[in-house]
Amino acid sequence: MKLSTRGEYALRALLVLGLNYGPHVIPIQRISNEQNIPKRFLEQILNDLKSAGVLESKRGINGGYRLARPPQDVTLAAIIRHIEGALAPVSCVSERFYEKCSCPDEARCAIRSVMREARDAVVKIVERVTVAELCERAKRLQHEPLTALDFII
Amino acid sequence: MKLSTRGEYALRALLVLGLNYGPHVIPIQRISNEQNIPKRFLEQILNDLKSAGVLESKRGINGGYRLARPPQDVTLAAIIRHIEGALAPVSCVSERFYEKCSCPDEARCAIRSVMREARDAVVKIVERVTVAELCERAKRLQHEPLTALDFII
DNA sequence: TAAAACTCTATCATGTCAATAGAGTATTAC
DNA sequence: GTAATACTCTATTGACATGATAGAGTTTTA
Repeated sequence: MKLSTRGEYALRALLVLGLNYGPHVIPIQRISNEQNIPKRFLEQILNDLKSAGVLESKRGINGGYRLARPPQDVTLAAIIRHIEGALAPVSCVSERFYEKCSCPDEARCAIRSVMREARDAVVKIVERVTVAELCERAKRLQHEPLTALDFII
Repeated sequence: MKLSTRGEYALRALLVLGLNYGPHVIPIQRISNEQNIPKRFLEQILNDLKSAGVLESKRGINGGYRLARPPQDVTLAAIIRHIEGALAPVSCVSERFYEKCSCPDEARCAIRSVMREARDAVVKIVERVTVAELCERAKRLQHEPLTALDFII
């Protein structure tokens, strides 16, 4: 799995919408400001997520976007698969985006067996983490002191 | 981590060179035939791996390539990092290809914490698997009957 | 000495990516 | 009512990566 800027922006927008989840709607401008994302580009992304049924929108003044479902029902896996496609490192081990590769014997391919392990490891993580979980982490990180690790970089 | 065709070809070539590891040298043509890889393209890739110190070559008739070091000393992680760059899904959690991202507070970013987990999971696998391990898997798969899973696809 | 194999650089077509742009439509505060 | 705000939709741009092909070598040895 490799996240493009587009995918990263999508997750960051979902985090904002998750943290402000409720009956009301959040304007694009605010998400753009809070997350430092080009507004016009964000428009495209949110629109895309709306077509996918992830978001709902309200037009006009005081319009904006909100999650179509509760944050705990939206997994990162679903979002990333929609924006980026396969989670697997090579498409011959992808469950939903499978494509035959050019190797001589796919069923007995050693590389494939390693890639399948990598795929499973990643899927296990992003399938378990929901937008709700993301929000909890965000809140936790907000209140906790920074760990030593964060200063290394 | 996402493998390009180039990276996949590299691994498949290394598998052939690992299985035939010894003092002698394997001609490009043979690797190209066995693995169904365009010869001229493979040339570029092997040349690149030679510059990186992974392979050695011998020119002229009966020339070809061989591993510069024993198969157990070459990890998939090293190869993939050289061909593809970062193993991490986003470069802000990459150890060797770190780049600052545009999010408001990197140290307290919830998305980043998830991505770090994904990175660690993948790195753990490809850092442990060497070309030697790849060869063992290949031999094992050769002699074992196919599992039920292989027929699903 | 000719054939096989590596070497190096250049080029190509195609596609993707991130971003920008323009011309709308809907809604509502006033 | 109407202007301002915000979403909607399509198109386009420039930059870059990718996968592959091409040409003109050089080296080695059977």
